[in-house]
Amino acid sequence: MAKRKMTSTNSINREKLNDLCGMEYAIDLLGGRWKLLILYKLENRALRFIELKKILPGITDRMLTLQLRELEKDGLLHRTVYPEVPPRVEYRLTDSAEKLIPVWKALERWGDAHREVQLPG
Amino acid sequence: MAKRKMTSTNSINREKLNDLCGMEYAIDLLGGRWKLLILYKLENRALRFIELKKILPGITDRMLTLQLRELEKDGLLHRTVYPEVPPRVEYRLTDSAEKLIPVWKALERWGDAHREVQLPG
DNA sequence: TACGCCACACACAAAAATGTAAGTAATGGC
DNA sequence: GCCATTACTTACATTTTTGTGTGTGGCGTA
Repeated sequence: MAKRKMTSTNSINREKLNDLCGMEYAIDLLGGRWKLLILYKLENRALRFIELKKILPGITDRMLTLQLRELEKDGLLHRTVYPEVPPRVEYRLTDSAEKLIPVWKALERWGDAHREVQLPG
Repeated sequence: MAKRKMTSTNSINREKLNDLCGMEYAIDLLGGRWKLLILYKLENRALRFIELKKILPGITDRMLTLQLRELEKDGLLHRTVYPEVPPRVEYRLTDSAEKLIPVWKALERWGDAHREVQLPG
């Protein structure tokens, strides 16, 4: 997710779609295994690295770091470092990320409902 | 996206998150380069394979086939085959997929707004 | 007979996402 | 001095996603 070969068709297609519509741009920022879940966990309060790690089942240090970095870069998280030892770093949603709350709630409701419908298959 | 090694940590994490919440389940069904865009194009009318291909910039036969197959399997698309030559196959949204329309519209609005905010960075 | 049409299928290759294992710095407590 | 704590980093390996190129069937048209 970090380093991309900007000349690949894959990359070019991604960019084309990003330019094309805000939906694909959003998917690009929010896609992947952990990102929406991280935002979701931060919905009510700021959390520090280790707290996120505890409540995200199975995530590794490396993946958590990567995802937090990208979310920060993309303007979805604020990162606050407290100069203590051992270190304390807190993450919280940006205003823009908070505007997404109703969207992921709707997605969650749809997912739950759709799963019911799909159970036979 | 089709064949997965069900014993990998990757796969296991995916399943864990799917069980955990409808949001991750939804992301799993809708994620990837093309799926939401395909649904989006089908919002107003059914389209056949070749029509989709024309309006999805850069997609290949193979990717379109794969994505359509999965969307069908996951209950988001109906596939109708007309026994003609050359073949005609039409795709349209299921009821469940139509319930997603407001969600992707909201996502699109958010994406457009967020992109404005992010322009400097 | 040759060709184009359409909706694919197949074998293969490249790129991207995710995971594994180990190590780091600074400090406080024992 | 030794260990625990926290938020990382780095090199590497695996898995998953995406793309490339070619082929197929059956019918209509040239």
